[in-house]
Amino acid sequence: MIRYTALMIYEPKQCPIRFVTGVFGDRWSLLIIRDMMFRGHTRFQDFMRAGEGISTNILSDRLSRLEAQRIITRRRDPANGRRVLYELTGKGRDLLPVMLAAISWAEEHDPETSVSHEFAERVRADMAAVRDEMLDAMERLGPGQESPLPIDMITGATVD
Amino acid sequence: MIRYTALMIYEPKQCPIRFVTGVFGDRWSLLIIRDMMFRGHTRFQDFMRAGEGISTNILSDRLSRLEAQRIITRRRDPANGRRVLYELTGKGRDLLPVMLAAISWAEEHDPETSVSHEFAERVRADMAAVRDEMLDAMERLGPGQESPLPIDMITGATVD
DNA sequence: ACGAATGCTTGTGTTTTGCAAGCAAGGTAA
DNA sequence: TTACCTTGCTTGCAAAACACAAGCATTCGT
Repeated sequence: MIRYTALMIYEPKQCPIRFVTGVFGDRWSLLIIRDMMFRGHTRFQDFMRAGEGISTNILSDRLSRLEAQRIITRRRDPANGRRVLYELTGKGRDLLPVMLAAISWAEEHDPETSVSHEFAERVRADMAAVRDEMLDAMERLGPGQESPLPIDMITGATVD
Repeated sequence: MIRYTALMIYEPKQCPIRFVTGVFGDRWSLLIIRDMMFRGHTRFQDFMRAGEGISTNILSDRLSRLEAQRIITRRRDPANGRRVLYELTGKGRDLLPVMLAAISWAEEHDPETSVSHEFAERVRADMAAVRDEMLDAMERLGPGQESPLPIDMITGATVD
């Protein structure tokens, strides 16, 4: 029996669900991906200020893990050498359908959800269209930009 | 600022992604749901024998949390009073699209995945059809039955 | 009545995480 | 140049979560 350990990065011939729990089977990784995908976050301080209280050592560790898994990339900001830019890779952007399915589920079952019913219905009616629209917009805008969709209606984002 | 704590069950007016991390923002919850959804597991010992080494106290805790969140139900087996049957609720079954999206992503990005390319392509071409087919089959068969689809091709299940 | 099966709890030690402090390097301004 | 600020990250320590082994209550088969 292969022992399953925390945030295990890789196992051969593995179950897909075990694979995804290796990526975001913790409290923080999915929230970081959300911040990059929907809020356009690219910097360490962006994640720190996202309002959920992650500590610096854990954030640093999660960013390293996500980079090792090639879900995000890390590079110096050419315009400001003390800054580091974190950006989603294609593998990271490919998580969008998972996010959309999760958003739809939350809208159905969280009575206090911040997701608009209209958006959730659109996801359920034609997820592929919503996905393509968001991916196109991401590519046009480049990193560091908020999603063009009404993000507060999706994530209830209130960065404080 | 609302502090985000482990497996927090509920927050008002919350982000959908934070909502789902409250459900399976840990190592085990999603694997338990997988076992119920695809492998037909209904009993404590099923999960123990699933081959990933969860310990009894943690399994007990996770089953309690999932029950509190109304994702699973818990009842005595009428045919054998020392057994307890755990079953997915509608809310739990509604996680199937999230699972299918995750399976598709894993098939794309895990070189050692156990997911068949054909199944993943079908999910990507028409997820709603695959979802409906699986939900129909679950309803016909009732709990305690493996998914009618070739589960080993999906999950790489090898219960030892 | 007896022993085994089943779900679950209770210790005990290890691992992970939260929190505060501090650090190195790049920028800014005098 | 010098002092200071910003930024990403590390370190030390306390708290929480977890793994593991053992034990317990209930139920069933015999």
